Amino acid sequence: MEYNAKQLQIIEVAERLFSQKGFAGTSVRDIAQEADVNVSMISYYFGSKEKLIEALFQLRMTESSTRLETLVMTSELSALQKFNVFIDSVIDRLMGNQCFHNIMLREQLSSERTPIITEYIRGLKLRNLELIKRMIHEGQEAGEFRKDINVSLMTTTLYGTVNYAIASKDFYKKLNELDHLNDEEFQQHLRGELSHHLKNLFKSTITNEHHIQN
Amino acid sequence: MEYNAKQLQIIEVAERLFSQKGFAGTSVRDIAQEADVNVSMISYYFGSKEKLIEALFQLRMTESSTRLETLVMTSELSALQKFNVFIDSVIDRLMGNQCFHNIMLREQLSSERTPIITEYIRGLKLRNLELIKRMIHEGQEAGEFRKDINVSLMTTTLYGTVNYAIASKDFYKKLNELDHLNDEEFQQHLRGELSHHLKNLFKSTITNEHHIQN
DNA sequence: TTAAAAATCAAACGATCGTTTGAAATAGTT
DNA sequence: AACTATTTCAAACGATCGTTTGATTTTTAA
Repeated sequence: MEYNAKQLQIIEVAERLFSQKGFAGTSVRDIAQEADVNVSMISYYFGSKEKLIEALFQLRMTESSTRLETLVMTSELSALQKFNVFIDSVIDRLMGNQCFHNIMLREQLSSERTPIITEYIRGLKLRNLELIKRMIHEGQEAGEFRKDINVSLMTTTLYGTVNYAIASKDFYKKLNELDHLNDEEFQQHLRGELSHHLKNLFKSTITNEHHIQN
Repeated sequence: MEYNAKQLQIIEVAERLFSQKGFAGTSVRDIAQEADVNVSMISYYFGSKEKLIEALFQLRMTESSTRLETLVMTSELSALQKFNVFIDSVIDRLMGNQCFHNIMLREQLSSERTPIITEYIRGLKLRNLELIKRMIHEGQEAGEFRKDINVSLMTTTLYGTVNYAIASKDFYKKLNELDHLNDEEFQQHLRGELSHHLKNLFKSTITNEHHIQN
């Protein structure tokens, strides 16, 4: 399925508003007004408000990252280096698509999701988990990683930390007195902090390396 | 402010429905029907739907845990032991009040919150962060903890992991083939796994201990 | 027992919801 | 140019939203 400019405009406005106000909290008239189209165009193009959010998911989900998969699976990096690349890619993906990932997180909290969206999310999570499992296994085979790693919970920590950091970013910004930074600068700052924090956190836990007391 | 039985009934039903379907996705008629009261009782008792969710926040927020604070600050436990107690208390608090914490997480994702709710959340986060900071500082003074700990992000990882684990628990349950467990058993299982996972994760990162290769 | 206060209810209020309609405007094709 | 197909629009549809009303019942207090 491919969309024309007007359809994409509607989808992008809907993405932002769903993220800010939730699906139920956003009216089709809100979307139509901000997208500068007539209200009836939403039903005309997508069938319904429900189908609109499904179209959004279908669009964002199929923006696949095979690039990352092949990099992670075929390159000459060490297992830990690959894992660190993956951490950065998760940070970039979530922070670069905050609106969509806000919506996705909200949908996970809800018990009222469409089967279609549930399946989209489930498929994405399965693919991510499989990729991580292969990375961990590779590191274990090479003797780099410990044998007793709970991959499920490690993944939960990775996505949970980034998601919660984004959800709490305003709090974090005021707390650390970063008001002097503009949005772009602050986002970059947060990415760097998260990257450093998560790499440190996991390195201590998954590798067999000795700690050197500092 | 104290509430009679009927008011508490309304608040509790509202808490469950807001958690399942979101604030905007829940109608006052939904709440009235499930709480077995007339629709007008909600306005009659609380003034409005908006005031109802504020009453919910006020009620849940004032269920304070000074018990934990005094335990953590005055007991004879080591810094790491205190921190582990705190980890368990976070897991218990979030898993024992999943409905309310779902609502709170959703409110954090939203850009449409009431100033009152925003302030409730901000105050809670500040108090939690201060408690953690004191614990970490105590451990650093005693030489138990490293000096270069990012308390903000550590807290983000703690709450982010537990929140995301709860949001993903259905996925986690199917993935690990735990369908044979009933709800109560599964919750206990998840608590234990989270506890072990988080304690391990942080111990490696915050303490000065040497790792022994296993 | 009686009067005041509180609680409950069905019904209705105006507003807004998602969606449809049918005509008008525009674009595309021959 | 003429015809078809697509897009756009104001208006209206019935449904549901949060809230209010005003009468009625129940509880409380004197």
